[in-house]
Amino acid sequence: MLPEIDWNNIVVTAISPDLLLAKTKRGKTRIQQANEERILAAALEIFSINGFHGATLDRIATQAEMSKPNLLYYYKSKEEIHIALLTGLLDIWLAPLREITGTGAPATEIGNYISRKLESSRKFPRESRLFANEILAGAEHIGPFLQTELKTLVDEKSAILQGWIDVGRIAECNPRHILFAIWATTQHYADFSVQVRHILELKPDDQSYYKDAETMLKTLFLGQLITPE
Amino acid sequence: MLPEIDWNNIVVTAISPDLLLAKTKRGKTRIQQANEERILAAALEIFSINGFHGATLDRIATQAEMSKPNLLYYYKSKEEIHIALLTGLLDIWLAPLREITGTGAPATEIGNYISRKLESSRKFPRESRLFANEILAGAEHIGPFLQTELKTLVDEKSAILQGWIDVGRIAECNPRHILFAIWATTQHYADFSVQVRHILELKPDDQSYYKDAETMLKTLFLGQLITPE
DNA sequence: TAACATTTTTACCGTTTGGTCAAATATCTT
DNA sequence: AAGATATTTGACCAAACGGTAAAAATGTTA
Repeated sequence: MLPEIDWNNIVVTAISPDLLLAKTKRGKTRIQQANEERILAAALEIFSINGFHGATLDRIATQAEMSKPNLLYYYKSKEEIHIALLTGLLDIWLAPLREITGTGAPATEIGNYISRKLESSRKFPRESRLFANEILAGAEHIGPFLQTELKTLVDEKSAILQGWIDVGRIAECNPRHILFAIWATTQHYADFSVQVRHILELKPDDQSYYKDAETMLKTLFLGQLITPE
Repeated sequence: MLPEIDWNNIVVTAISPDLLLAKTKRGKTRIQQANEERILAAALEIFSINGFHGATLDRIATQAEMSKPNLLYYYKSKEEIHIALLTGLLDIWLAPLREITGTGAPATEIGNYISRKLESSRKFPRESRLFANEILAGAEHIGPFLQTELKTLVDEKSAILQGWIDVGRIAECNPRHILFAIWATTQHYADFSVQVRHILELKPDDQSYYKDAETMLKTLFLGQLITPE
């Protein structure tokens, strides 16, 4: 998500001739960089719809407007493309969670987290579906990430929620389940968009329902959905 | 879910000889009935983990302890098995929703619906994952169902919720999104169980988290999660 | 432009996959 | 037991699949 430096446009005059080659610092040529991006974009499209097994190298190659052997020149195997995609995805997944600081009021912090997650679903539905597919399939590739990076971050943010529970600002419950509920409701709009659209009678590219979704979810999580008797 | 009558054990003496054959009313022999069940059970196991494309007839056949040609004797194609599974699944999916009547208080009706959906996730996680896989993949096979049967039922139940909104017992919002939120949160525990287990540090067969989930979800939907300032 | 490195393509390979077929076997009815 | 029907199996097939090898084409550097 960070703006990448285009190393090719940087003029270097007084250092090792290696850097004068059409290569980036990591040793990637312009063509390499461009083609890898095209491949990942194409693979995301195909993988997110059909899942790992449903995607074929031929279809990814076609989508990337590239021959299959050429595609395999950049990524040695289908699995390598998949892993590259998933790895690049994790930051998108974690970013909204990282922003929870605990400095604001519970309602504000949680409300904003919902907004960020919902925005993420709206902007990156294919990434969300790819992630969902991977978890559904048993998380073979990102299992280690779940156990380490994600778990650590969840533990950290759960502690913040627990602090609020301890002082009575949030009801007694396992704070991790609050996070589950936020993930579930927000990701639902990306992962189950087909179902959502069918029920709301919307066209494939209509994203208008995200406004209603945000209204409802904030009302729900801020405790104002059902009026007490 | 209803206990089925074993037509083979019913002695019929004075009617058409056809019924004396080892066939059920629908023209199925005992072996047919038993094998079709074995195939569907095996296919559910394989499909729900690997998705439609990830599953192979060989693996399903092995799981069903049956040769592949024998399997294809009962179902003409892989797709036919898949459709048979999905069709059988829809009742499980719809049953909890059908029970919403609107006679009780909003909090009671919604609370009970959450309980039923959560119980369904706990009892039928593979069915839930199969459904999720199908939606993620674009709902090619159950698209018609979403547009007709499900949509009709959702419209019906949304009207009940809208009635409560109209009299101020539920906050102003699109009632369909309330249903989405309930589906998302409850199904999450089946579909994303791998992630849930990793974060809660539970073993593959530990279902203890369902109690915490129910507590949290009911608190959430009954508006008592976050204490107002 | 010559030499070198990178990129792309053509042709191909072994394996896996969904599915067929005819023959063999088991089961049921009379 | 005989005949009919239902079930099971082994051998097989064409297509699709992931992936390879080597040459051809293109780009880059000196």
